[in-house]
Amino acid sequence: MPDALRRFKSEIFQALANPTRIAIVELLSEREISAGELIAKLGMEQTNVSQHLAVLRARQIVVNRKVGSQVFYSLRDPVILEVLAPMRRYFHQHLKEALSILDEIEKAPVESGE
Amino acid sequence: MPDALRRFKSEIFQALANPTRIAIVELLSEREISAGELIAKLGMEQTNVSQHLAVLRARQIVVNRKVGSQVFYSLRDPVILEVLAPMRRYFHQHLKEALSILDEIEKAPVESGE
DNA sequence: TTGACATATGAGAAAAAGCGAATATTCTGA
DNA sequence: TCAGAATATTCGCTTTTTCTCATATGTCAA
Repeated sequence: MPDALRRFKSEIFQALANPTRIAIVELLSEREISAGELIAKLGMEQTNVSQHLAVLRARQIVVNRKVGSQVFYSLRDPVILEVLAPMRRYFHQHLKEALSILDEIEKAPVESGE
Repeated sequence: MPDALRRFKSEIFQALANPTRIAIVELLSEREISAGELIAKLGMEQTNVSQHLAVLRARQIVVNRKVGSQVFYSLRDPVILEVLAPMRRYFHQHLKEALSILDEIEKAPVESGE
């Protein structure tokens, strides 16, 4: 695969490589939401959320629609959700492992030297 | 969804948010490959590839197996490929758009000022 | 037009990622 | 044990990301 394609692909991953932006995409998976409502739901700085939206816009993950002074955001292409779906399965599995490791650590005898 | 889970998820995306690491995962999708062969195929600095492998290891995307002085890498969980698959569909679609825009630019009359 | 609201943009600081050079580690074979 | 091969790690340096503060833009209602 040519390098240009890999760069293109990695840019899309990068758009999702941030907890806030993942939260935004997940919120938008159900329905169109205004910038203001996103800010409220995320409980973050207006300016910061706006910048994350700019990133998602630049990568064309989301599109927007102005209604008066409000701006409504939605996913441009629901196929992006099909990327998130197997990811969910993937991390659930790994999270289970991570948790069970934590479990073992907690159950381990204290005098073992950890 | 709790923030910790989003952070966990975004870390996996971040592991894939780099052209070289995508190349590595794609190479490993077929079979186990040694570090040396990966370096050769990628045509990059040994030290750099090794660092990218460290990132993929830290995120547990890959696992390794030592054989003598060589180290063979493979995907820990093929489910990761199911994340890449819909991504392929997604970016193909968008790439088509991007290319058709390029097409239009090239076909556009020169005297239009571009 | 003015004031208030909703949203976007820009600048600058801090943190993280990426890279190459040098160095360390581990293994093998003589 | 020593030399050399394969791989990993550390260190500076540059670039990118993320955040906050300040400011700009656009819209509505009075």
